[in-house]
Amino acid sequence: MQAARQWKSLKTKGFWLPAGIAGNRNPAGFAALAGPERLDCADPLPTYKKRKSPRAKEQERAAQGLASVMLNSLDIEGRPQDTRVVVAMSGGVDSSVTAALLAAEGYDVVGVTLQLYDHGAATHRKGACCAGRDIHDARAVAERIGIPHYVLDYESRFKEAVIDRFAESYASGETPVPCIDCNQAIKFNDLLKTARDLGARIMATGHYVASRALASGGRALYRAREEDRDQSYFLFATTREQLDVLRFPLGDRTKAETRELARRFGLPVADKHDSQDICFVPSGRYTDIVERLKPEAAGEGDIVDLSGKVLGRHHGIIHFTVGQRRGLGIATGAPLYVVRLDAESRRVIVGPREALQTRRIDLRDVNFIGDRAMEEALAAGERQDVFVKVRSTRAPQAAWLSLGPDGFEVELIAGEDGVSPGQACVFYDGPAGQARVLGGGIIRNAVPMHAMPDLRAARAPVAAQG
RNA sequence: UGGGGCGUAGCCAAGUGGUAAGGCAGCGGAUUUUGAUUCCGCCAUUCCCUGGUUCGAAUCCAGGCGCCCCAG
Repeated sequence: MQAARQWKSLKTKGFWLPAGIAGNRNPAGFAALAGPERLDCADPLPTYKKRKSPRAKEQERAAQGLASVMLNSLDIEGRPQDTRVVVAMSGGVDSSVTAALLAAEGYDVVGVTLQLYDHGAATHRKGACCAGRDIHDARAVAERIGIPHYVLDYESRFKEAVIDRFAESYASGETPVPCIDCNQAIKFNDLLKTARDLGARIMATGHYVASRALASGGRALYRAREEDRDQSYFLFATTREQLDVLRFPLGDRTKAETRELARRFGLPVADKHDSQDICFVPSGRYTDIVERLKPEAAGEGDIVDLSGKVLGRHHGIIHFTVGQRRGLGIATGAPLYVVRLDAESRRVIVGPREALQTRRIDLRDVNFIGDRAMEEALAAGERQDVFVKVRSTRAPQAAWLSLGPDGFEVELIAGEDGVSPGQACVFYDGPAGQARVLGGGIIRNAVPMHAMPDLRAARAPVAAQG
């Protein structure tokens, strides 16, 4: 009842069309698949019944008695064809291959694509041609691999949970990571509920991150096999409950392998370029959106040095982030970097590179997905050895994690330059390889290094684990 | 209007007769599923103006113009 109402509250923008039209042929690897099924989109949930082709029934019989209690490749009891999996399909290569892989294994795959924003509307009468490009691609892939596909309108939800928060964060002098909000609030919350409503036991995405079952029960998250592709930074807020039903089939594959698979599956997105930048910023200038949503935050202000001396003016703190060098327009002998943003006074505080060194970080919104023992130790006041990433593109580095009077604190042994409030600090159990993700938090405050003692001697570099 | 100093790209600045270093800023690109950082490339046919000396002048000479300092 509840589920049905939720379903109906979602505007369904479109649905899958039977594969085979337009001359599509099943690619290699799909021979064993049941024929395409059609979903009636007008009322998909209550009436959804997978009609089996004669061939599928035959396979079912052949598999009878086999592995009825064995776990399948998704660590779920039951045969793949009895396991419904919703795949979040963005229209890119990664999620497309994820769907194709699971479909090829015989899973009952349902593709779902979220319409999160409308580029045509965002750019005002300009980009009409590109508005639904990714959605179109996702649908074409679903058609190609013969799975049902839904497009769901999440625009208002996305605006409130991701875009508005993004603008507010900048207005308050922080630098947000919208991808983290999107994963947590939209994909792993709203979409996950929808997946359950669709009868799925599992939801899969194309993230490069590995998830494995623990002997003790539950699941653990690990960095991707290809370290350069690892997306765990954007997924630290995933809860244990979410991990139980999420799967990331690409975590142990390289991007090159993914592309090769896309070609082998004959996916129309095989050569599509990787997405980058913020998905909802079509112009490439995030400040356009912030200024539109928070015009009052776009006010001018002073650029001052560490001693408070005014060096110049700026057109709004939303144009800057800690560690930023370009865009200040101030020519001194040496380069200047943004050291801090003060939203109250609208001041941008700048200084030399050395002033960016950060030693201590205060966190909020902390999530733990490691062993419970660590949380207990922290609660008991014990300091924990961890490795942390303060930005997605750098290797985890040695740090101490502890619970202070105002929340969790991280001390970076070697320090790091340009740590900005609003960014994430993600915990790992090792500095390299497929380290386990222990959790993480949002950076509330970053304390400059020169205000603190040297810690390096206190903890020698630790040899790489696993 | 006595003395001294200085005028080289948006800013700072090297270069004192041989055909315009460098830094900062800016612009462009690479990298990057956040913002940054980083890296690479571009950026003065011309040295305040005018004339002169010289094979050759940003560099020497003369005269202007402008700015700064000291003295009045």
